[in-house]
Amino acid sequence: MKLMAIDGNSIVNRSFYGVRPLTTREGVPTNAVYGFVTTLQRLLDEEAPDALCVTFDRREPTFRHLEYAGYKAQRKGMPEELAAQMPILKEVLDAMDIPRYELAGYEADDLLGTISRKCEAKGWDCVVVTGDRDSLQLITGHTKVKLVSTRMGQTTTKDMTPETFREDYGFEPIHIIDLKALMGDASDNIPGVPGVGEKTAMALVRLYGAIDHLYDHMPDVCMAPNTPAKPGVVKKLTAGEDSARMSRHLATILTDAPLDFEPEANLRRPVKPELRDIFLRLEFSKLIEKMGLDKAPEKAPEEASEGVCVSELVTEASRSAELLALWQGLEYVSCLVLPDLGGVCVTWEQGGEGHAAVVLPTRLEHYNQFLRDFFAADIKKVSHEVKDLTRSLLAEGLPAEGFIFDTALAGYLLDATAGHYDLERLAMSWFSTAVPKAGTYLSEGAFTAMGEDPEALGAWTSHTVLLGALYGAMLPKLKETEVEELYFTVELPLCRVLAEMELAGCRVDARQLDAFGRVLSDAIGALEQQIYAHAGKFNINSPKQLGEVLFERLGLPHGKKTQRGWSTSAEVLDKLRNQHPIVNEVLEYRQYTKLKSTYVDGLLKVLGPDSRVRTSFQMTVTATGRLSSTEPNLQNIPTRTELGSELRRMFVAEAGKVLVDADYSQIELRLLAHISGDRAMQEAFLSGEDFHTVTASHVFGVALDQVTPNMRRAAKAVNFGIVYGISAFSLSQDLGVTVPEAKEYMEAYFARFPGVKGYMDRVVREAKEHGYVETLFHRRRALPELKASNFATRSFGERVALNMPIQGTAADIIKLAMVKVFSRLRREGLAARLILQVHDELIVECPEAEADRVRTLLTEEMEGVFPMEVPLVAEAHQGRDWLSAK
DNA sequence: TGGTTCACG
DNA sequence: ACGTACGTGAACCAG
Repeated sequence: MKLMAIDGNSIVNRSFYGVRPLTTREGVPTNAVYGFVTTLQRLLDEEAPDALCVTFDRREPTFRHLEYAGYKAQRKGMPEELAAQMPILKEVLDAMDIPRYELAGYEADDLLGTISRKCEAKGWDCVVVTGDRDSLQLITGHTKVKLVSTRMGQTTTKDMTPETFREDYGFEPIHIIDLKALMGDASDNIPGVPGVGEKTAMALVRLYGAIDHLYDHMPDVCMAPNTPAKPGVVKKLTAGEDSARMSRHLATILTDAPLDFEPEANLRRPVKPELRDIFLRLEFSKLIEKMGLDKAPEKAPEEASEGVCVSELVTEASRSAELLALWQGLEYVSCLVLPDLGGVCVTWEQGGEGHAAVVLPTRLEHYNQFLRDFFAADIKKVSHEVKDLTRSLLAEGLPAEGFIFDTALAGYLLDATAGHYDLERLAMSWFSTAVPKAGTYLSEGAFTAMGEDPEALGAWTSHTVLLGALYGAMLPKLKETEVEELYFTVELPLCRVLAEMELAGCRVDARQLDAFGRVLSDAIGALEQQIYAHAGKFNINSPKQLGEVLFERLGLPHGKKTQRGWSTSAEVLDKLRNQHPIVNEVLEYRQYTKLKSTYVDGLLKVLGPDSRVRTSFQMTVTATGRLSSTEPNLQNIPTRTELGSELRRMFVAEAGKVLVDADYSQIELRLLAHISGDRAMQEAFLSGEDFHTVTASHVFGVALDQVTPNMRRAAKAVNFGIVYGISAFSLSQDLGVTVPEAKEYMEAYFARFPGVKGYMDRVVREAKEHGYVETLFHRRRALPELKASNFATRSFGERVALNMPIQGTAADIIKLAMVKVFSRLRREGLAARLILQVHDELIVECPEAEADRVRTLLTEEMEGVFPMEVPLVAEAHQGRDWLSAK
């Protein structure tokens, strides 16, 4: 029989520091509990023990320490976020029916020691799980120690048996206490022998074992042969004998704590049903799934569709007409549409009763007419992912009007860092309810001419009902957080704008692209041969193999960075350009293969039959409010190098049309000047001179015409650094100067622009106070990182606090501009169509004859979005292709 | 699946 | 002393 005894404090601590901060919607920290449970699952998989228990420390000092007068009861108090999780963890363990042991005056260690000996006495094997190496002294033929470490969310374990221990340490496990007696342990307040460190202590223990034995041989103690014999070791040992003996006592784990313990009482038992409720409360939906807790057939599906009293399948034209008329009179209905308009589920409330209707193309003769009427403006609809639905409708030439709410979009505005906004997750986070999986009704064949799957019907209607509930809960929250206006005047109208942009797509000159691809292929082939000539055949695309070739076979000085081998990034290789011809060849090879595989091949792969590419804009991805673009990503088409920018020549207007490209000039820095209220910076913009040059003249205290290119470069780097949340170190890296120099630049900058400094201090302070930052339009980003005790995490939070209001406000502004441009193009009856957005840039395709008007219209709308202390400036150009329109 | 690298604002 | 810019997506490799 095998029992696993877990050091609760050790594992929960490691989880707390090793797992990224997690909280529930209400801000209750949960990362340590989450880490503990996942670690536990892994341990159970690995060891499959017959019995299981967890030990905890009581927080008062223990007997072992009280005997030692020098002990200062200064064990660091737990951080508040961890302390708050301890009772939750204990609740979870109780729900899992796992015994836990704690005893006043004894450490978790002592309990583990006692438990392991009691197991052995009964002939059981014992696995002690801890992150604490002290426990290695407990290793015997029947007790092994599993050392756990959690780094960056990854948990690794190492089994320590008598054999592996001897390999690592070169002596018997029990002598860990003698090692500690000599070298001490600062983290445990064990003094050891002053002047004896790890090396000396290891050597002595290997030779003598127990310190009693060592002191028996005084003063003729000698060191191991290959250990540098330090003079005075004997003297130090003699002087520190009392301390050594006392330290040994402190390091010895008790094995006879008065603990009422029988191994049999810890046999594994099934979890209690409460566990699911606790996990729901903690929002551990993934764990519920993983542990199979969602299979509890009890309530989930019924409960979620409880509100539905009347559910019907619409088959008669007369009934559909009746319903349409009814819905027109309602405040709103909820609707969820199957992909490719393959069916519509509508739910509504009437007379305090819930109703649901399902309309399927297989069951209703004039289905298309139904769609036409249902998606007209006079039926107010709450739906989910309105942009995608709008695109499907418009693609079929159907109306797409009357959308008054999008639950996914609202979920995003209320918590932009959640990442996913599918209905299962929204139900979980808003109502702590598990709803059936969407997969059941999205699966092929759930609704066919042969019949409908009742389970799928139930899931579908329950999700649609959920939309109404979410609307009711989210709307007040939008008001409360002041994002209501942004939501209804920007985000929701933007759905239509983006849907039309996605449908329009952008024409690509396939023949030219193909030709460019062949040029690249030839160059790549030639470079490949040259590289192989230097180093033999290998996979140049594999950073691992490339690293081996460059830094081992060719012996080039490896840069610094590593993780799994040496870094071969362009930054590192650039410094080696002159060392070996292969370096340049690799850099060129990288550039060409990137262009070929990501852009040429990538674009050809998604080219439509009409020679247009259609990206999809994601509205709920970024933490700052920006859009993102996928399949293909048209927001990262090359521009910075000459060769790369050739690709922009391939994006063309169709015959008789041109592209108009309008971009904001320095929008983020203008926003910084506006938001910070710094007069000097505002005047720098108002002067009409080049902004980075003006900044440089201020920072370096020279006249405008005395600013050298290097000074301008430095000023520009600081300007960008400010926007990103600067640090002297990164600035020095960027500029290739020393850290103190970078610091000087920053100080000079802040002295000249005190308003900026004030803004930076203020925004971080307020972020810490409120737990979030926001844009001028009140778009919010929560920042739990600011409460982290980990320095790096907290610093990251501070940089984000500085950057988000600026990047986010810029995002708000261009989104609003898009809505305005879209409606004005339509109002003025122009054939011009918005086709792309690249963060601070809008691209319109229009008949040549409209180009002049469109240019004016774009700059007017973009600049006029909202008045600031510093004017917003947008510049528009036109051309046959994207490159010449820039 | 996560790590690297590199394209963009 | 800590480990560094902010925000993305795609291709590729390795485990």
